[in-house]
Order: sequence, then structure tokens, then C-alpha cells
Amino acid sequence: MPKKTTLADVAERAGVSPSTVSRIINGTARVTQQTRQTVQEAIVALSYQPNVSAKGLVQGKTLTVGVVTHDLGCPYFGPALQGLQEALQGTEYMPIFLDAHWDKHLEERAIQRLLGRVDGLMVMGGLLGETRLQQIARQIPLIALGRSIPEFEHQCVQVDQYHSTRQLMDHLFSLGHQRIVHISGPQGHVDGQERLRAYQDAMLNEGLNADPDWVYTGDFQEATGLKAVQHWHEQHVQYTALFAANDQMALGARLALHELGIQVPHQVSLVGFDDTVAAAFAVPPLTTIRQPMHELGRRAGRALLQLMEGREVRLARVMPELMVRASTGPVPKAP
Amino acid sequence: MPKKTTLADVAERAGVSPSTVSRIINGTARVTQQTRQTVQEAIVALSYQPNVSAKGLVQGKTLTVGVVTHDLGCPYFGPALQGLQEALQGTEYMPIFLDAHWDKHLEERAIQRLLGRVDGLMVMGGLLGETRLQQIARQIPLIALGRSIPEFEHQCVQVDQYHSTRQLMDHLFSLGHQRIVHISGPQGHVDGQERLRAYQDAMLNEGLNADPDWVYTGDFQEATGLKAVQHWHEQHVQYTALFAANDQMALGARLALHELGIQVPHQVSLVGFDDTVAAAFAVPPLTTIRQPMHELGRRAGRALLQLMEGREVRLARVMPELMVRASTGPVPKAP
DNA sequence: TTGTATGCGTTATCAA
DNA sequence: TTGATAACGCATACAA
Repeated sequence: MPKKTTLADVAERAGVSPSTVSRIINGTARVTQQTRQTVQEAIVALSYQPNVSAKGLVQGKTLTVGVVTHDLGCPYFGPALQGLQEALQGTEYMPIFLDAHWDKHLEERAIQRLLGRVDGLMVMGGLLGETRLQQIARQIPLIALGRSIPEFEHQCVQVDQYHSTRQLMDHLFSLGHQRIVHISGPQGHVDGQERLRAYQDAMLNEGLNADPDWVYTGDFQEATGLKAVQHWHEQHVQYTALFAANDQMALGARLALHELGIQVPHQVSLVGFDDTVAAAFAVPPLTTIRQPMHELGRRAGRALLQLMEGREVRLARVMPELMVRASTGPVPKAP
Repeated sequence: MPKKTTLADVAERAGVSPSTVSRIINGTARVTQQTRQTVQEAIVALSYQPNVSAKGLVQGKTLTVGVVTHDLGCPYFGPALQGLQEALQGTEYMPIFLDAHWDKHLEERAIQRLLGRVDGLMVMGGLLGETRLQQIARQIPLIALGRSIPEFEHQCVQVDQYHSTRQLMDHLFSLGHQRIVHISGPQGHVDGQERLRAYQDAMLNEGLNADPDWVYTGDFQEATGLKAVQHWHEQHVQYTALFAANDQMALGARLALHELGIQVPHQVSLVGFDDTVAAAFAVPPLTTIRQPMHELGRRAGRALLQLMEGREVRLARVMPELMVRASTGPVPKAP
């Protein structure tokens, strides 16, 4: 194992002091063209790599940011992670990702481990309570994606869940649907609850008595969508449209409908939420709400950088877009 | 910003020396029950968090590992990332993920940035040449997932691409298929090339002249699967089975077939590779090769830990499993 | 414009 | 069993 080259090595080779090398690397002070040249060459010749630990220690930073997701493999967060990474491009920061497996305690533990190890934190979704998030926000630069933290709203990249869901419901109403069932998100999930509330309000507003049986509590996984449809089938629940709180469950439901020989959209219209890649390539392509996660991730990343520089951020709420595709159609005539 | 509590603070409060505190935290030496008790309390009371930079500096480690993927949002790698994370659970290591956007130069740059910043490296897939990987492996503990590095085979988590593809082809042959087209992976991708080679060998072995038009060069993205089918349609290429080099392209192809009114599997049988979640929930569910990515990620993570401890690793090749689902059926009788 | 000296928080070596 | 002390590699205040 060859001993790592340090600033001192470079300095020696270039015939200058370590501080000069440091200054050249960081652009902290002006130096003569001459010395700069010599030092640059020495850096290349020795293929010098600064030691992050030392740098971090002296600057009181770690040059990393922490990202807590529900599930690294989740198609919903993927683009957001990429966007974040793009934002970090060109900076000295690198992201550490940890997932919480949809478990509140694991989430807490992940954050606990991350604190004191990163300079900034990003929470994607998340089940943690608002008070806890407030505490964290006071402790460390924090950006939340898909959550609203009271007193820290400007540090939250928010997508309007409620109104876009209402828009989705209006789309179904306009097609004549009245018997609309819903697969919701898990209990603690804020966005999921918003979508549920919008569904309920929309039904109420349309004068449709929302049968409690029409809501099946899900967990955002494909398998649950499948189970929900089977459940309604066994209970002989009749419906002409199914709104799943995310695309993954919608696609699970879609498979179940297929297996039951129920045609989409001729017998049942199907809608999801998120617009994951799989939704666009489903058969038939899924009508859904497009959350521009890539862009949001990038925005969140930039905001986090600002926050870590001590600057203020003021993030605006995003209105997502309704993507009408082939999975929705007019309500069937004869039952 | 309250100044961070340090070892010294804890020591002062507990009335002992910093070294004692350090020893207690790391279990480096035996201490009396008495002092241990006092120190533990001080740690909790001050909610002390060790400074990773300082620790890293003195130990010559960074306590992080780097992971380079093609695409963080890719459904194929998600489970592997989770597995890796599980392996790191309970250790002091945390993962930094960087994606290379399927670009060789970005991959090189990502690795460059990671070197000197992490204690170990994991390359998932990747387009980098073997010689470069060898160089890297000599420099830093390296585990490759889905690649074989000459001289470092035992540091590679490998899945047998060739024989499993042959198995897949045999499945199609046994159903009577002869006109089998293939959407391949990108040029530089080793696994993709293996699958292509197996396809060609299988066809040859079956005495079927593999029309060069039957291979469409893809890039592992959904959209390409769609384009391939459109291309063959325009060229009036006739086929009864389509083998896509991964599930994502298979699902893209599946949508294109749907739009052309071609039934799966009644008119065309469809197979993919990887067994992503979306494949299992496709309509109809996709016949494919299951790569146990979660398990492989975990295995790779454990191996990396061993490597960083200076121990040897000896990873065995994995034989993936053929998942026969509803997207494949007997070759249609009349054309 | 450049060099010297100091300290960041921790672990490890050596005494006690 | 414990404490003092010396690194670790870098940035920076201060001196030249």
C-alpha cells in the first residue's frame, strides 16, 4: 500500500510551502503564474487527492449530504435522486442515501446516524411527525420533499396533492363515473392522506355517498393493488373506476383486473398517481398525475446547497399535471 | 448554532480524560464499571456524536463506500442498492451513490471523484474497460456486480448470463418458436453482449439461420423496446417470439405490440431478463430470467467489508432462475 | 506574494 | 485501569 500523497509532498516537489499549495487548490489567494504552474504540475505528477477527512475536520464540514427515502428501489424516488445528484454536480458535496423501509423507527434511526455525519439532510416523503422534523430542521439544514413542515414551509418542495387529485376526480366525473373506488396510501403518509381527503371531498361534492367499503387502505406497493381488487371482487363491490393513490398500486390492480377478465378501460377505468415510467408503458398506458420528480429533486438539491451556505431559501409549491392516457374511458352503458 | 460537543466535553463532565471516553466508546480497553457508567451518562446527557472527520483522519479511513451505478432510478439496481445497505447495517460504513448515466466518461469521472474519498468501491454494471478496472482494483478495495475483471474474478459478483439465456431460448424452442427476434443491450455492456452471444449460439445450434435483421441494438430503456417493434413492423419482419435483453425493453415492446393489435402470447411470445417488479406485474406477466439482485447486493456489500478489513474474498458465480409466466405460449398454428 | 505556526477532534503510544 | 501527549492532513491567522 503506497502511502498517500499529501499537501506536504506536493509542496516539497514544487519547492513551495504547503499553505501555498492549499491556496492554489482552493483559489483562496492570488499567486504568481509561475508558482501556480509549478504546483499544478506537481499535483498532476503525484496525482494528489486532498484528504476529505482532514479538510472536513478543519472546516467543520463533512462535505456530504444525507438523503432519507422510503425505499431506494422505488420508481417514484429514482428520478428525484438523480435530480439531487445533478444539483450536487460541480460542488464538493456527495450524497449518502439511506432508506427507511417505510418504517418510522428505521427512519428515525437513519436520521440519527446521519446527523453529525452530514452537512445537510434531505427527507423524501417520510413518516416522521412534524414536531420531530421541526427539531431536526433547527439542528441542521433540512429540505423536505413531499412534506410540509410547519414554520419551515419554505424549506419544503411541495406538490399540490389535493387539487391535482380533485382534477383527476373531475376527469373521471366528466366521463360519467360515479362508482369510484380508491386504494389509499398508508396511514402515516401525508401525501397519501391528502389524496384520500381529496377523493372523499370530490365524491361528497358530487353528491355521491362514498361507501366506506370503497376505500381500501394500501401501502403503495404493487401487491396491495392486486389484493384490493380481489377484495372488492369477493365482496361483490361494483365500480366503474378505480383510483389508486400511486401508480405502483394501480399497476397491481391492473393485473388483478386482467386476471378477472375485466377490461380496462371498457369495464373499469383506472387511474394512478406519480407518473412513473412503468405507468407510461403500461398496457393500456395509465392515466395519472405527473409529479416532475427529477426537476423537484434538482430543485431540492439546489435549495439544500443554499441552506448549507447559510442563505435563505423560498421554495414554491408545484402544481402537477394530469396525464390522460388510455386507461380511462367513458363509463360503460349497460351494467 | 450551538457549538458541537466533543470528546473533551464528555470527558470533562464525567471527570475523566478524553482517552478514557474514547476507549469506552470503542471498547478498546477495559474500564471499571463505575467510570463506564458515568461516561455513558455524560454521553447521553450531552447527546454526544463522534466527529467522523476527526476519526477518519486519525484512522486513515473515511468510513464511506462508493457505489457507481448506471442509473439510480433503474428498477434493476434498486434492490441491489438495498441489499448493499443491509450489508452495511450495523457497521460504521455508509454508502455514497453516484450514477454514470450510461456514459463511460461520466463513470470514469465519478470513480475519480470517489477515489480518495471512500474506503471501498462498488461498481454495478459499468462500461469501463477491464484494464481500467484492474487498475482501480489494485488501488482500492473493489467489488464489481455484474462484471468480470480478469485477475480479480473473486471480487466479482457474477450472474451467469450465457447459460441462463440459453435456458430461456430453450424454453422458446420447446414451445415451437423458430422466428425469434432479439433486442440487445448497448455495445459496451458486457452482460448485454453475453446475452446476445447466447441468443446467436442458440439459434445457430438449432439450425436456424439468424437473420441479422432479427437483432435490434438497444440501450436497456423502455422506449427502445417500443422503437424496435415499430422498426420490425415497418420492415415487415415476421416473428413469433421476441427476446429483449432486459425487462424494461420487453415492456416497451409489449406496449408497441399492444398498439399494433398484436396479442401476447397468442401471436407473439415475449421474454425479458432481470425479473424486475414491473415484469411480474405486467399484463400478461412477463416470462424472464430472475437475477436475485437484492441478495447479490447484500453479498457484494459483505464482500466489500471483508476486503476493506484486508481479508480475502472468494465470490461464486450465481445461476439465475427462469421464471415462466404468461407472456410466452406455443407458437401460433396458422400464420 | 509567500511561509510559519496553530488547531480542528480523534485515536494510539507511552507512562504512570 | 487511567492520563498526558503526539500525530493525522489540512486551512487559516499572522508574520515576513
